[in-house]
Amino acid sequence: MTEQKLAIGQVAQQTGLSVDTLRYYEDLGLLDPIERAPNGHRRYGPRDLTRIDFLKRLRATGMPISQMQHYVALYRAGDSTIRERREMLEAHLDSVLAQIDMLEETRTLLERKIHAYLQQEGHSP
Amino acid sequence: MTEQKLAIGQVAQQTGLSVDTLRYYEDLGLLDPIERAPNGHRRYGPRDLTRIDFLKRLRATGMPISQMQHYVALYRAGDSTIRERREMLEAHLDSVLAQIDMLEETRTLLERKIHAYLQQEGHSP
DNA sequence: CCTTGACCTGGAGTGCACTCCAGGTTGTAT
DNA sequence: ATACAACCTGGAGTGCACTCCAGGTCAAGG
Repeated sequence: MTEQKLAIGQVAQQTGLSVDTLRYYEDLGLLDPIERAPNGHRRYGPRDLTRIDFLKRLRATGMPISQMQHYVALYRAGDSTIRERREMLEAHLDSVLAQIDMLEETRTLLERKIHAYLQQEGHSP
Repeated sequence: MTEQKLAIGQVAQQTGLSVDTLRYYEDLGLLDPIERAPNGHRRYGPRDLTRIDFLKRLRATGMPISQMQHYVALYRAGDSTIRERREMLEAHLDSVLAQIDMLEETRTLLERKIHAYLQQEGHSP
């Protein structure tokens, strides 16, 4: 019962991406062409899942798809692109840190406003 | 020279929103109708700027415009909506915290990957 | 048998948040 | 006087990232 090749629906469930999105990402070249079962159905292996997780994270933190495509293209091109890949990740890290800052500031603002509202609710509930 | 009413271009500069976006937000009711100079040009007061800053933060942290419209509508409706406004802000705060978590995880992942790449660059620079 | 559900393809459609444009007025600088 | 920049309106257009659809194949269950 310990399957290691998953159907697209199962991958969708596990990753939270939709079936459509998984095929879409493959079309865009973000995923390598997925292995097929004899009936033509996709079978995702562990490495595909790892890739999907990474991509999901990049998207969730605001990297545009075009950049992810570039990154994957570099990855495919081999070791000579390591430096550029690192630089891309560094740039994205900067963006992630900036987002964290913005979110932390907003967090404080929201907490203050919520607190103020709670005060007002206390005065005339 | 200490003006307190600003033209739309100045507001755009200060806030980082575009002139178009400022008019767009006003159309959507996110901003109250902006005061006009005799020539019909908008003059933004300090309260408008405060509002814009708040809206900007909500957007930057992922609140959809439709929700911001709802919040502003509640605000206009007066004190009886304080509770619902607080609940909205609490919900958004939850989302902000979740985003921070995701970003922190991704930050760690990126730092690890960058580190690994630096290692590899060290071996055959 | 035959229905059901998960999968397939290629291509069209959607929602969001802007962004741009045409055509026009006004106030300031040369 | 005139050129120029900044503003105005209403409406059309854009880019992104999906999401949906029609029409079809295939395997298992009743």
